Amino acid sequence: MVSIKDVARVAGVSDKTVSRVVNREPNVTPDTIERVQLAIADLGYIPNLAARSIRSSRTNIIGIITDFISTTPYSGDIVRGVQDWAVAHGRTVLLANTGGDAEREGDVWRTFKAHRIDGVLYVAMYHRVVMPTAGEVKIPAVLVNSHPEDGLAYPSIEPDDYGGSYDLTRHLIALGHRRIGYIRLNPLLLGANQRLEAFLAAAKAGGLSDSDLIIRLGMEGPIGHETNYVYREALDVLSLPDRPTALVCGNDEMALQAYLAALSLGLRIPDDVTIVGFDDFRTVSLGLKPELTTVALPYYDLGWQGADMLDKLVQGKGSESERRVLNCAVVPRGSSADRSSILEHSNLG
Amino acid sequence: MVSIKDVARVAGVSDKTVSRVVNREPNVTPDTIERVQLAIADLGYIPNLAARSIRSSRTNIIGIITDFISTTPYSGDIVRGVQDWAVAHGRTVLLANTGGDAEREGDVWRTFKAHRIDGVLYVAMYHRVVMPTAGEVKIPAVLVNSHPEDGLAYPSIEPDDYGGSYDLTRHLIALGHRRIGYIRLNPLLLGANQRLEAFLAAAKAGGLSDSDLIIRLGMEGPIGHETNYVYREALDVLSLPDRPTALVCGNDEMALQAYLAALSLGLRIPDDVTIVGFDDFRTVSLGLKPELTTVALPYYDLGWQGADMLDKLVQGKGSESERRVLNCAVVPRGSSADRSSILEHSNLG
DNA sequence: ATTCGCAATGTCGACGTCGACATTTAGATT
DNA sequence: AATCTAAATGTCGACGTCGACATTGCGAAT
Repeated sequence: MVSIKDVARVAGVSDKTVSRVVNREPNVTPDTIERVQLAIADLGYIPNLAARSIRSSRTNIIGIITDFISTTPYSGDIVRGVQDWAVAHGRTVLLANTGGDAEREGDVWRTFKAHRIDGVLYVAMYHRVVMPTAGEVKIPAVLVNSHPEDGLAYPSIEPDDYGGSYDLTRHLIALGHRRIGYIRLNPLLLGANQRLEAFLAAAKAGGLSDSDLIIRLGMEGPIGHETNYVYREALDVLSLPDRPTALVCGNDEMALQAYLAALSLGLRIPDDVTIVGFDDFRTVSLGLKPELTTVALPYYDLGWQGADMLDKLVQGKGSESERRVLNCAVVPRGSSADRSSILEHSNLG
Repeated sequence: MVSIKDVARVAGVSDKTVSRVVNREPNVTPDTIERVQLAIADLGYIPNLAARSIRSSRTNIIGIITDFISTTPYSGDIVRGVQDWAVAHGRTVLLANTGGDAEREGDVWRTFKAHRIDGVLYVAMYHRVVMPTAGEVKIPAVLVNSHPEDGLAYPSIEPDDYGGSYDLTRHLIALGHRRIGYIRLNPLLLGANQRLEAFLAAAKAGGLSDSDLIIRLGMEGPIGHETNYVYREALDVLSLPDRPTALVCGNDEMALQAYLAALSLGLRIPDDVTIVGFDDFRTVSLGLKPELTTVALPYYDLGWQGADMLDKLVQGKGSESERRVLNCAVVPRGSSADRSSILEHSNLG
């Protein structure tokens, strides 16, 4: 492997001068720069970052620790956000996945420490409360899409499920809906309660009473092994004599089931019933016809801004207690079109 | 940062002896081992891998280069397969994403080289022909879920789209279907042609003639910006006077649209029409009711075995021209239940 | 008791880079 | 011409680890 000394020999200068050129330090003759760069190109020299990091004790590597990579597909956007930030700031990303196993997580922290990475983004694939098990290992870390368990001093960045759900409910009320069904997420998910509470609050603020709301549990049981009642509950709610004109689903996958239930009952969306979701999981939200009104989770920005927070922390400019919350925007689509535009959609099916 | 010398001082031995204990070299007294390990635990010493790699010129890091992380969500399983392999073999994973940009890809290769990683897994998120733009940089690499452009000497591992599609078609024929619709993937995808050709071959082998097959184009245009005809085509095919009893979709997302179309027409699945997909994209395949018969892509194994191929290559035991192809298994579910079990499903909706 | 053999442990230097400091060079100033 | 100044370049060593080699110690064999 060609080193700085090989370049120095070819260019006829000292290794230090090559180092100066590589690091763009001042006080090098243009002529020398040229000669060195020629030698670099000739030999295909690429600096050894490991050697550099030994001296500088900074690696410019940040690590991502995820729990379950593939359960909620679009949360991969968090990783993409981190990567784009890293590229923009000259960092590299180490990736590790715990599969939810605490022992393996301990190993991951230790491995990351062994690589002397600058910091860790601890990324939860669904919004929840977490307790990193870093053991004795101390690395600056930011929790992404999650919230530290009480007493843990980690900065965090998470989506505003409450706000998104509140706005979504207001959207429905503004469209004139006065009787609304709600199918709840697994209560174990942090978002579940926030979304439900915001729904109730917005309904109340909009003048609806409890008897106007039909609330069902769509899923329960341990994450990854839950029992799914969504299809059955959707069928049931939509078969009520005074069925709601709108059905809010805990997430987009539930909305998919609600669509299937509605269609099997011969109901048309949005003519007979409006259905909305949460997450903007695009395979579903754009795959459904009409397309699904939902709330977009800012996954990409969680990643990007999380990386930014981490960077500040590494440089000592951050705070251990910063809690950043990102807005979740309602994305209105065909499934909640109001009466004036219903005609366009009703001839689709 | 605590180094091997600190440990040596505390344990009252030389740094080399500590090194021996850390690396489990023979010829150290149990007593000494104990003392050293105590000191290690006391100080929280963790070896510096960068320093180690400077001496050994092996980093035990492998890099993953992906194109589009989030377009096809479950392909994240490839990454998971690689990670699990890495954990099992004491390697760490560097991750980079090109977004399909050749210039950025060049940077990625250079950065990886700067980290002196042992090898690269070049992962395509949808099965296709690729041409890595590594420039001058030489790192052992394996192409995953993709195929090298003519003349490029990279080993590769990819799914057997042809075989999967062939088996799927035979499955339908075995169930008695004699008139079958087919909605094609975007022809730009490598899998598109393989799947269609296998479908045609299996149909022919099963005694069906061209007039028994109704083939439509579901999507076209540049990847990521395609025009989608699936819903319209599905409606059309299912409205034909002699409509097919089975509809094969290029992938599961298309099958979703076909479901919606069938249901809007008042058709029942699988009673009136059988629908099948491809990919086993579980959010869709398990989210649909009845669940979708489809073909599972071996994403996880592509990752794991790809990493294994790379490892052999790094150790000089691999071949530049190895082409591994992994089986794609049919996953029979409710959407293609045969007549004897139709009753169970027909009372679902 | 002396020698031998091997286990146990230590010393030293190199890996590639760059900071601290030293030296050389060329032009400016007197 | 002698001196000064600052730019340009070089020397050296340290970062943390481990391979090559050297040394020490101790029981076995003679």
